[in-house]
Amino acid sequence: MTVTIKDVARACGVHVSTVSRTFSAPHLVNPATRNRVLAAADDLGYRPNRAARALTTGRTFNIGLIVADIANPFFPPLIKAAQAQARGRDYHVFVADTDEDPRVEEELIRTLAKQVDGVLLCSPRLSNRMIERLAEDVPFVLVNRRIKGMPAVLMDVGKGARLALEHLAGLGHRRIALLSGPPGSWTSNEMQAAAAEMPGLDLLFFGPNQPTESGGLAVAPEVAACGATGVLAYNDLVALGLIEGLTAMDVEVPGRISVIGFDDILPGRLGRPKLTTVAMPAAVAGRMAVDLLLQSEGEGAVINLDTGLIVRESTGRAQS
Amino acid sequence: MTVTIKDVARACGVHVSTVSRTFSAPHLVNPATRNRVLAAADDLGYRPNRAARALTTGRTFNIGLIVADIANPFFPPLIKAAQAQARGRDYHVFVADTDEDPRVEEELIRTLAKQVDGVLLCSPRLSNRMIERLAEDVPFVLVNRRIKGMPAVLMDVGKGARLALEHLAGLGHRRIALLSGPPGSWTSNEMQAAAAEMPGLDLLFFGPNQPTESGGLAVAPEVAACGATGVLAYNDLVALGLIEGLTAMDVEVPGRISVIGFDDILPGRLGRPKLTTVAMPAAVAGRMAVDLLLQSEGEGAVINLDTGLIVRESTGRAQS
DNA sequence: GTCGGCGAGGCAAACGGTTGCAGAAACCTT
DNA sequence: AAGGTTTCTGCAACCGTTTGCCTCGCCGAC
Repeated sequence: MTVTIKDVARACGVHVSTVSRTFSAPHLVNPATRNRVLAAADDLGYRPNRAARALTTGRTFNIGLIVADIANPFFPPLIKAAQAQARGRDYHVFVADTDEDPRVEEELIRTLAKQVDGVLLCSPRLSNRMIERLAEDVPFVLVNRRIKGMPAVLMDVGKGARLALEHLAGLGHRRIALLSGPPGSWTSNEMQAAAAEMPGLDLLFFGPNQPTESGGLAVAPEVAACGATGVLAYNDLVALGLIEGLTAMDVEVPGRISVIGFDDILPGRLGRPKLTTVAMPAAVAGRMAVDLLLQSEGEGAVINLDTGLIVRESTGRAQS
Repeated sequence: MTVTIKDVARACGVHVSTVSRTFSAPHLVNPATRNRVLAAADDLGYRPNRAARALTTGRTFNIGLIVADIANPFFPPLIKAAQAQARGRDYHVFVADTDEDPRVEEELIRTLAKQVDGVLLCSPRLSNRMIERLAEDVPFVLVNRRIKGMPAVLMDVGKGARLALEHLAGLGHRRIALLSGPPGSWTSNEMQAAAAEMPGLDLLFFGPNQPTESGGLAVAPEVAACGATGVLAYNDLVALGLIEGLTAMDVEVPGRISVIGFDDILPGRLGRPKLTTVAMPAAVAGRMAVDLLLQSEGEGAVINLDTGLIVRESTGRAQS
């Protein structure tokens, strides 16, 4: 049914190896022959079978992309960019969603390992030790996670947090709530670490929180009660959920409490109040992570991407 | 390096075919032997090589999932559900984003065809004829597209549109703008067809529009100028963009214009005003589409999913 | 002339499994 | 006890490509 290298070979009276070479090492075959083969192949609608190719070469031309939650608007731009970049290099992408569950994440990596040439691990929830162990099975590139000796694309979360807190401080806020994310999150740790070093602030830590609107909704009462006038949330979803919750309790944002998120996802850019947030270069990260993975040279390269604060409507002066 | 069926065979003194059978046809091998094999396999950390398996069986245990734009919040829940369902059946999912470009879509299908057992085509932009032609290469299940003889999962867009328009009519709106989507969109056609049959309304059609906020933003001036007091938008993104644009022009929503979207995506549920919209069962569709694809019986089955109107804050009484 | 070198293309063995066929052993029947 | 089943396992071909090796013919150099 499907047309193979053999059919092409027969069609133009050469051996299969010649056809094979026409595609995988064109310079080894005489231009005249090559053209005949190409013509025949095109004619028959031949497409190389990647599974067969993978079997001999050991390269699948597939890469895995593992994220905690596709439905979190932070990831789609990253995925999209990674996929586009991969496609340009003739690779396909397996996208897998772990549902924020480290066990699922591990199993996914294990089953994917043999089927891909490498895996992009985005904001993993697995422990460093486990990741190192799995790295023996398949090359990784980490996104937003730092492990010594492993290639990674990082976003400068620490800087983002500092900018955000300085912005709050500049507006006169002193008592500030920090909503952390899920356990195992590198970005969450970075945020906390950066915040802890900021002088002159009265920091209140809440967490771990689910990295979704419901997570934000859930802490809203605590936040309202703790006396903080400024909040830095783990991500925009949490921030939006929080605002939702606060508004429902008639706590005005930014009137009584200023809120800053992280990621600069679409929902934060629409509606009222528009979210003040730290922009994360997700698309760039996706692109670079793919490049890092495919140029296996550069080994333990680590790329650091800049972040910036985007001031919109969810922050304002502290009431005295 | 990697452990194969041979290693396992050697490790427990049986022929490779026995090992193969313990995994692909366990009932054909003696329980005692089977256990020995299983133990050895587990011990060595053996995992069957899917590429090799695909070569002989012709089944890859992969499925393709093609969407117009991953970054449109409508799709991630669908993708997530499809992926989870597939994983439960031991399948992996290739997700591909076409950037709303039919040519990319076609090329993607072509290259994916040999590598997957079937493809979920979500809201395709390709022509019916082209889809039918590509269907010769690989089994499809369509999502939100109806082509005779092809299995599909449909959402009742017509009903959604009717509910939305009735709601507007009930609030006293008579002059209503309909913002259609991209060319080639089935849902857009369904909406228009349903709307055209509604009696007693003064319908204004605008389109095609980009199915994103910028699409909505772009038509805002026209909508504001056309005298309509109610709007039904192609999707929530368009609706949100429109509201954004109208608000910027000091046209109040729902004060002066009521807006209804489609999809019930996350951004519409947050912020102000919360969007009145038609809920689309995306996750269910993803799940069912996978099932439909994998149980190849049921051939040209078509599944129809219900939709419903969710009234929130972006609609209100018409001013007299 | 002979020889070395080179370019082109054929041959066949892999890659890691699956599967139809066949033989052996065990388990009935009568 | 012989014959017929059934159950289990080995054998080997095959899936579609790649690739190391070999051959063949041709060219230029000496």
